[in-house]
Amino acid sequence: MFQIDPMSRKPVYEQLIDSVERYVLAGILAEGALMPSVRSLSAELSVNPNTILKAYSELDSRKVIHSVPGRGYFVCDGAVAAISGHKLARMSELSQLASEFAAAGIPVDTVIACVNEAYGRAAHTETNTNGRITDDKG
Amino acid sequence: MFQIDPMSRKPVYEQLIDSVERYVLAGILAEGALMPSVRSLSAELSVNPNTILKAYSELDSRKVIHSVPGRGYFVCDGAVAAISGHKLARMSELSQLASEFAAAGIPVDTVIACVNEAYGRAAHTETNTNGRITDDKG
Amino acid sequence: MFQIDPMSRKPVYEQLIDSVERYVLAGILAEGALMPSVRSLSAELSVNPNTILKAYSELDSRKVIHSVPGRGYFVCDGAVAAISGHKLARMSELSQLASEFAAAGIPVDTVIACVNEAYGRAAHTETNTNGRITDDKG
Amino acid sequence: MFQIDPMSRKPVYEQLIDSVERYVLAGILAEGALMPSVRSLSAELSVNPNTILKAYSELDSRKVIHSVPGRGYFVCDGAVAAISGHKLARMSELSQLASEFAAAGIPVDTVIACVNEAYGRAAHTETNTNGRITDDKG
DNA sequence: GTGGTCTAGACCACG
DNA sequence: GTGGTCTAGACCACT
Repeated sequence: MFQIDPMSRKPVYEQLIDSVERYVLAGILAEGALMPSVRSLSAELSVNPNTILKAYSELDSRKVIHSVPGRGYFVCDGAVAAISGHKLARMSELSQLASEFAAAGIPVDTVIACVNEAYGRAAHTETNTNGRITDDKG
Repeated sequence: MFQIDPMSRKPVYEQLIDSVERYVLAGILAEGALMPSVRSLSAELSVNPNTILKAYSELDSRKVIHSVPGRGYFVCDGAVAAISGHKLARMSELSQLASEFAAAGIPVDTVIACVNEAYGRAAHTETNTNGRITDDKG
Repeated sequence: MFQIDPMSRKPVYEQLIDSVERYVLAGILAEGALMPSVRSLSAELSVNPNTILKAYSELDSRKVIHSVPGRGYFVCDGAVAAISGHKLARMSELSQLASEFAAAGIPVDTVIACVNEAYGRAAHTETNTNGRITDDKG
Repeated sequence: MFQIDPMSRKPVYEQLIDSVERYVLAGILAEGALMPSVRSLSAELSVNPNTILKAYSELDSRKVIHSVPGRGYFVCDGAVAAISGHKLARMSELSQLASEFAAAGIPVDTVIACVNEAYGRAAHTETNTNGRITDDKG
């Protein structure tokens, strides 16, 4: 669970955040589910526990997961909506990127084809409704 | 010339690189033109000369400008093509962003509208053929 | 590891680049290996950390090593090929040198003998498969 | 006479030195000939007089030309031999380049072919015995 | 601990 | 005046 590439230039904690959000969006981690413990994830991914904690804390502040002292971290109700909202806020990054391509004389069709291709790939990797991870809070 | 925001999270030298490339693409800095000297830009932008030098060096390695020791930096012949090529290589970033939006359930139309809007804005800021900065290399 | 001559006219950072590339080509630094940290090399060679960093950054842009912030620099997969390609691009320097010798009336046999001698010396300093430096990226 | 490329990264004074030596080797500047004055060359090449002077001084120390106060600079007797000797001393540069290519796994044939090609080109640009510039010292 | 950015200033080569 | 190398030290982000 949660693949991390330690050779990537992207910080490990960001990779972990992305990975968790992807799992939640895909329904693999259902709202209300119990997250793996910091220590177990640390061992499984060979990653420093502080790094796991940093990712969890960030996800906590994003209202994607929340900590229950002594019990662990749980996926928030409304986590999917929170993530979608967060992504929408990043639309400006795409806008700026597109502006750069426009200024560089790259045809708009090239960019749109790229977007469509990304959506096409995503359609194949459809949400997996089975294999869901759930966990009653009690 | 070349606005820098020292409070931005983006490194100053990267802001400068982007700014220079934008000016070259817009034709404001013509190929062959003499760049502002490291020291003068340093004074004008209130930025350490080494920071300017770092930006210029990176642009040098990208074949956008080249140094002539004792004379200054000049915009390379083929600078526009070099920049376009460099941008094209970054298309994967846009692809990945789009994939994230797809996974978040953001409709493809929203993304494409965003791209089109960016291209629309760019069309208004057309290349300025007047006010060009040139330098007959002497 | 990595001898530097501070009195040489060749910049320290270039000496370091050459030294690293030589070690990689010789197989002493295997692809994937962890490079000495900037600070430790700085201490060992009595060279300012920024100078080490400059060399490492240049090697990074040449795809010979790559940085993983917080972890260190690693030798790239394909580093040997990258170095060879880079050297091949410098063949023009040899060509120009040979032209000068030709113009100076130095017989071609003298030059070719010199080349052969260089290759003969290299053959003796064969790749050392033992004593290799590796690092399992963990 | 004496082409200079102000956009080259090679210092102008070195370009001038090379150019003069090439002319002497080609017999276009005969031993004993009067060199162009510093001021006239400066004007003709659009180069700072100090730069011309620096080149002439270096050529003086190499025994290629010598100054006669109040008269100008003259090509030394034995200038051709001096230049050839100087080039021969630079054979080590070629040797080191060849060593690098050897270490990079570039086949020796590639290097030798490059040398032969350079000599072939030089053979076509044979010494021009006509059009010689001479000047009796008195 | 790791790398990365930025500042400040000295010194050199080139023009 | 120009760029280029090197040193020194502060401060930040990531692990």
